[in-house]
Amino acid sequence: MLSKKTRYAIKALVILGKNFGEAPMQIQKIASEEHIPKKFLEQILLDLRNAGLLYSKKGAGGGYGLIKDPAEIFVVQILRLTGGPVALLPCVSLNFYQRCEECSNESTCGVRDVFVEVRDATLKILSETSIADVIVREGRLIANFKV
Amino acid sequence: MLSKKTRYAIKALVILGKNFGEAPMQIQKIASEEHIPKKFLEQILLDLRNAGLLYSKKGAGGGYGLIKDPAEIFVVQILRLTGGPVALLPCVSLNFYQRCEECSNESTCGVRDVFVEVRDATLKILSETSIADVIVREGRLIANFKV
DNA sequence: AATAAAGTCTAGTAAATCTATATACTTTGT
DNA sequence: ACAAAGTATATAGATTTACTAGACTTTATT
Repeated sequence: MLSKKTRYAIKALVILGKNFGEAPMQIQKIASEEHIPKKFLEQILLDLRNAGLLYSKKGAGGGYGLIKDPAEIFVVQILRLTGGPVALLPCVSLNFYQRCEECSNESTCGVRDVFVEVRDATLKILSETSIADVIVREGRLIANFKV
Repeated sequence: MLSKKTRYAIKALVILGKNFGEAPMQIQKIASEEHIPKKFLEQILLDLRNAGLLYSKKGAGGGYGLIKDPAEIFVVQILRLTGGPVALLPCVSLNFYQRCEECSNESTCGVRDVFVEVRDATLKILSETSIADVIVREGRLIANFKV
């Protein structure tokens, strides 16, 4: 499961993606629109800013905005930034690799082999899906929902 | 990430799969072969037994064995039995569904839509891969490793 | 210059979950 | 009778998660 941190980060970026090109958006506004605890969101947005995804502006009329085009921010990046694991086993993770202590020979482990396959399938989707794509999907869903 | 419980359960079933048809195998032996804490493994095997995957035999010469053929036990079952989530979001889980509290309209959520796709890709692999397949994979890896 | 509206930064904490261990009990084979 | 094995329940310790608090800094407006 993704952590709430990761979930909130994705949702915040989607909101900011919709706002791309406009004036910066306040934490408070994002928090109340997406029902995210404000103080928690502050930390998350700060992380995303420090990672170079967002700019921020202090003072009255300030807020956050995307630096990059929403079409160039991929969901997998957000998982990684917020510590969310893509792989289901530590020994299979590309960015957060750790040995499975109990495993005697990683290179011949059949279990590992299965989860490499799972990781690749997941990775394919998450690294091809951008924030812009998420917004497009949402648009389609709303259209279908209304029908 | 899978919990250690799930990891240990899969590994134990693989060992028992290799032993299928033979005399039951003792917890102690599985624990030491796979480097799993014995007491922890006891609980796990008990769960798997209560779920109908294993039989057990008490007393001297006792131990655990598979009830079903290893070709009929699928990895996805083990995840579910041991509480391991397949889905990355609670709102997307087939067996452990929960609303995302912050979400105002699940049916038009673009994020959810992406993770439905991820879930299906993962599920496809894990529900097509049996314990027997894991053993076959291991055999192949060992063969390649030796070359 | 004063004030208020924003973001920044560090620390702390309550609750949950995970991992493991302890202990006492039951069954079975020799 | 005794030892080998599983059964069952409880609980402890560690870690992580999800927040919360509070003091600080920057900027726009008046």
